[in-house]
Amino acid sequence: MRTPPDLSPPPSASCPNPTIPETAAVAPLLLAWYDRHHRSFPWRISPAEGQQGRRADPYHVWLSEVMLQQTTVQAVIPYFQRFLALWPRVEDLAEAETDAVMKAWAGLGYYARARNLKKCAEAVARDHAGRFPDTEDGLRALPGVGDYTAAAVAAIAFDRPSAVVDGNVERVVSRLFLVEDSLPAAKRLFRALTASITPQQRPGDFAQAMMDLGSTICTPRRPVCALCPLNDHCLAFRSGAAVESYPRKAAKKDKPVRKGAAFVARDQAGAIFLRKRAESGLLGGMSEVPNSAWTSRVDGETGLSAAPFSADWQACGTVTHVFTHFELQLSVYSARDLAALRRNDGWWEPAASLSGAALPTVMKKAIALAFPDALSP
DNA sequence: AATACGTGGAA
DNA sequence: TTTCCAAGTAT
Repeated sequence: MRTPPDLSPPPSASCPNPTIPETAAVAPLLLAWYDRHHRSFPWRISPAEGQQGRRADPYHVWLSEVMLQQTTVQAVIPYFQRFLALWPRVEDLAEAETDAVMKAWAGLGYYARARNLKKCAEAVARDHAGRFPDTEDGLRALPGVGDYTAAAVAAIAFDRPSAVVDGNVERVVSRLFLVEDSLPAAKRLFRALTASITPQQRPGDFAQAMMDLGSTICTPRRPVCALCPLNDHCLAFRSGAAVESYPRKAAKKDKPVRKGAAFVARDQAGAIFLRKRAESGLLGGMSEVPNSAWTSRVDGETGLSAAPFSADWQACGTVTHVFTHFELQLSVYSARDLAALRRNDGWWEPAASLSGAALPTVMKKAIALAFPDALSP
């Protein structure tokens, strides 16, 4: 029997129902469910293969986990396939041009992930002879690898019994233990509770099973408790609580609106004038069309006077784009048939390569509004 | 602890 | 239409 985790506060403090789930029963039930209902993804091996001693490739697991941070599986799969085709091994990624990595990541969002992905690949190639560290602590020290990713790679690729806590797991655990504490303040409690049900055997399958359960059965809105392998042990379900109201979360802040102007210039050959953004911060390291500052101030300059150079700018309309912490209303201006004069603040991206450029979605929207055919491949 | 950091799909 | 949010990390 395992030592009970150090819970602070203990589960009874946050559970109106004093009953503690029979934690030892959870993992076997969940693993049996996973054997039958696991999902297949390009970065996974099947549980049958796993029980024959095979392990998923740590490079594949790491790459998928970084891509999956705050990102849906559906969005990730084509990117994962392209990255593996371009860079089959971590050493290949380490030797890649950073700009090529940014181009391949374009559209996936949270671009600091791509910058850190490259740094991490370099660290693994240079400091670890191309082998990922096989412990949670070793992984945690890599760029872009936080608590979750370190635990996930350690469990899935190296069979370590680490507590893998992502949004799915938080949801499952909050219901299983009827946790009244709110996120994100209760992160520590969720980690301890997850550790209390994580098995020594098949910890990687257990982690993936928790995530599959969370995304198919124990869903945010309409959980399908009748089909849940853990329903007999779930305090939320057994107590008749509103299961979908867990986990408790802190109230969200509202999104301010910012405004700006973007300038899409095209030359006689169809090339578009682009610039490179600063390496850090919003859309860091990505390409852009010239644009004004994005401001919430009513007296901010969001019109023609922010143009990068003089031209016959025509107003095309407005693009609305929602970022994590603000909404952007971008006034778009276009100019056509310009002479492709050499400038030191950017370059003319040829029409043929524009769709493959390192353009974040908001910039593609602006270009598409100005020249609807510009991004056609 | 609180905030910055993208995007697109589902209800 | 609006809201929520999906396998988080860095600072």
